[in-house]
Formats: sequence, structure tokens, C-alpha cells
Amino acid sequence: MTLEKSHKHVTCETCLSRNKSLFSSFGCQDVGTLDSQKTCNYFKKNQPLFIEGSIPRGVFCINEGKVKIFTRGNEGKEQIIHIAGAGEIVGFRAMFSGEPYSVSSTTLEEANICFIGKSDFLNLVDTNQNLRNGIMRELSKELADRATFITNMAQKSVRERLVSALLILDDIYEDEMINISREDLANFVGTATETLIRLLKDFKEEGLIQTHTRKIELLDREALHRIAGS
Amino acid sequence: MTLEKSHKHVTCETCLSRNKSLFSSFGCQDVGTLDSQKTCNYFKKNQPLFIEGSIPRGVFCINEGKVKIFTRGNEGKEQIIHIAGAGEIVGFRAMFSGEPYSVSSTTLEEANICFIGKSDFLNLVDTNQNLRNGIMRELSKELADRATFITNMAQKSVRERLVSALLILDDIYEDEMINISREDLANFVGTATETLIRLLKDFKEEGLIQTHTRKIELLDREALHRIAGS
DNA sequence: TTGAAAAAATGATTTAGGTCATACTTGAAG
DNA sequence: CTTCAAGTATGACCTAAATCATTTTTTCAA
Repeated sequence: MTLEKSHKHVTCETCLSRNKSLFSSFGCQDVGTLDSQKTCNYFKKNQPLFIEGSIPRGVFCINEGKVKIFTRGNEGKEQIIHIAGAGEIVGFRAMFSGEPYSVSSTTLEEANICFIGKSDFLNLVDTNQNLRNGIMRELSKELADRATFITNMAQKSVRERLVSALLILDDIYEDEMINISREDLANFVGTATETLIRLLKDFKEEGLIQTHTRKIELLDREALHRIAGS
Repeated sequence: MTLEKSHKHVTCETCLSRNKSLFSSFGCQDVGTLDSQKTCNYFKKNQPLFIEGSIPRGVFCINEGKVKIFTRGNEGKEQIIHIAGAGEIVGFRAMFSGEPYSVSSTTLEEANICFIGKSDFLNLVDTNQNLRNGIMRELSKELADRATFITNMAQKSVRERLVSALLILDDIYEDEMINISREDLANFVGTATETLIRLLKDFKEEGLIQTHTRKIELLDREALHRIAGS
């Protein structure tokens, strides 16, 4: 669980996370370029990568750990839009919009994250058609995801949304158990923390999940999928 | 209001809508190519451009009229994600995702809409860097818009969301009055039609808006902006 | 012009889920 | 170990907004 010092310096050539990323199609040469341009940083839990309104300077490539992407509503309340894990590249939308960040990003746990400067990244995009197509595909898919997100917020009950969220997180946390604060989970589902806790209790009583202090274990994925309905 | 027959054949060279579109940066030559590749079609009110789940064959460029972009929730209820007007190019996200349409699109009024086939469009994107950058910028901005949309759905009251929606529509309808069915408006705001109608009544009584049968006229934009809060 | 269907409007009732108040756990720092 | 703050949990209460039922208005085709 605890990241060792050795994790602080990854080389792209051997980075397992890279295989799952937009850089997976890179040839030897591009990987070399990438490796020489990136810097690698250790992040503590709850440390910001970037903040809404600030000027984008590059992209972040997650080697290990999870980060949340969120906006703040008028009263400053967080709405989590996405939770990113190893292999995801975070913050590349802002490279193209020509505007300040429209969202913020913060680590959910300690993490090891590489950084690639804006001009280096845009250079790669300009010269590498594979990467470019991958990015456009990614942007488009994410747009579709967010349309579904909006529809879920508008039409599903909190109970259904929580189930959807748990199933999404189950994918993101892969073999580990879901490990996220109740408050963050509530801000992802779009509900009050109290309501969320009550629903988790219901789910426990219904034998759908089990909790180990803050960690959540899904017991009956079949039933959960049925409840989520989509 | 009624589209004349002459509208059925537009040439890109003289198309006023093109100036507001992603094609605005095109030089003479590209405009010529575009013009020879596009076909121009008249659409009746409530006629679909494309439907969720079907295979994308090209993009639609709105010359005149408004269209809605929407998804359907589990019970088949529409959630309108976006309303597009003259100059907007609709359906280009699906050109890059390699997947079927994730949303549907239908005209809200009679419309004149040009069509550009997938391969022609992708060719333009590959060869024209301006267009490509414009598209990436557009995709990124839309992603930001949807993050805000999600946050609004999660945190704002129906009243606030309706005000936001009216202000958005006010921009889209430019000099005309907002002209959309109560049901569509409700599906955009993400509420029940009855609730929407009651709120419009409140707004009328508060002197914020005025209705002319189905058309909505904004009287006090200042106050409306204050209510929307963002 | 008229008649039927669609859309808009209003009323009555219910409830999901938010808010506020309070208590209990847990884990990190001394 | 203790301590204390942050996080988690539970209870009581309230209201925004959904739902269902009905009426009125508008639209548009015959």
C-alpha cells in the first residue's frame, strides 16, 4: 500500500501503467522522447494536481494511485466528475481549450504521477497521429460518458446512482477494495453524506455489500447491476 | 419563419452560418471542396437527424433551425443534453469514437441542414490543422460545459436550473423569442413538465418573463442572472 | 370552420432525500 | 498507550418536487 522510494523514478520503457494509457501505441523512439521529457513526482494523499481557474502547464500521467476530478458549485460544494487511476492521463483537455482549468484534481491516496510540459505534449500530439486519434477518441468517449452522467443525475434515484457509482469504482479499484471517504463518495453520487451512509447501511442489510471500516466490498455484483439498471 | 424552397440549396461560399462554425477558418479552396462534398436537406419539425445506437455516417451542419441532442434514460424518458442552432456542427463526436451514436438528435423546428460524409469529413480533419485544432478545442469546451451541467443537476434547485436553461436558450435563440415545448424544456432542465409550468407561472408573476402562448420572452435578464448565480 | 388530439395549466397528495443536531469510531500525532 | 480531531453513524424533522387526476387551451387536419 505504501509507495516505496523506488517508485519515485519510473522509466516509461518499463512502466506498466503506460500500457493501459494513451501512450500504449508509442514506438521505441517516442517512448524514449517521452521518458526524457517527463518528470516523476510523489504525491501525498489529498494533494492537488491542479486547481480550477489556474493556467494549465502540462499533463499528468498516473503511474500509481487514484485522483479525483471535480468542480465546485456555487456554495463551494464539490461535485466529483471522474475518478482516475493508473494509466490515465489527466488534464489534457485543458491543453486544447486555450482556457484555464475548468475542473480541479486532487489525489485520493498517495500517488506517483509523471508530468509532461504543455509544449512537449502538444508536440507529441502534432507529430504522432496515433496519439492524436487516441486523444480524440478519448475526448469523444468521455463526452458520451458525461451525457449518461447527466441523464442519471436527472432521472435516477440516489439509490440507483449509488449502485452505479459503486460499480464504476469497482472497475477503477480493480483487485483492491473500494477505498474512498464517505464524503467523496457522496460528492461523486451527488447526494448528502448522511443519505449516502444510510443507503450503504441498507445495502449491507440487504447483503449487497460489506464494509471494512472505510473500505467497501461488493458481495453481489449481479444484483447491483440489476439495481443500477444500465 | 417558414423556410422557403430557396433555402434548400445553400452554397458554403455564401453561407452565413458557416462563418460562425468550425469551418469559418477555411480558405477558398477548402470551402470549394466542402461545398462539392456536402448535400443540403430540408427537415420538418421533429424529424430525427440520427438515433442513439445507430452507425454514424457523417456530420450535420446546421444552416437554419434548431435541433436537440438527447439521451434516453432507463424508462425511455428524454434528457436533453444540448440544443444546437445555426452554424453548429452536430454529430462529429461520433466520427472519432469508433462507436455507434451515444445520443439522438431531432429537429425542434423546420430546419435546413447540410450533410458531410464520414470519409470526406475525416479527410478534411486530417489535412486541415485549423479545423483539427478547432475540433479539439470544441470537444474540450463541451467537456467543461458538461461538467458544469452535472454539477448544476446535482446541486442546484429546479428553479435555479430553469433560470440557467432560459439564459442558455436566450443565447441560442438570439434575436428570436425562445420557442420550445414545455415538455422539451422540462427535459432540458431535468424536471417534470408540471413543475416546469408552475415555475414559469411564478416567474411571470415576479415579472421576470412573459409568455406568448408557447414562446417565452425574458423581461429581466439582470435578475435572472442573479438567480442563476453562475 | 370545426372537432379531435396534443399541449398547457392547475389542484391535491405523497415522498425521497436534504438539513440540523448529536453521538459514536477511528487512526494519527504526541 | 492516550488524546483529539476528522470521519462515520443515527435520529428527528421538513420541504422541494414528483406523481396522479382533471380541466383548459391551442393546434392543425379535414
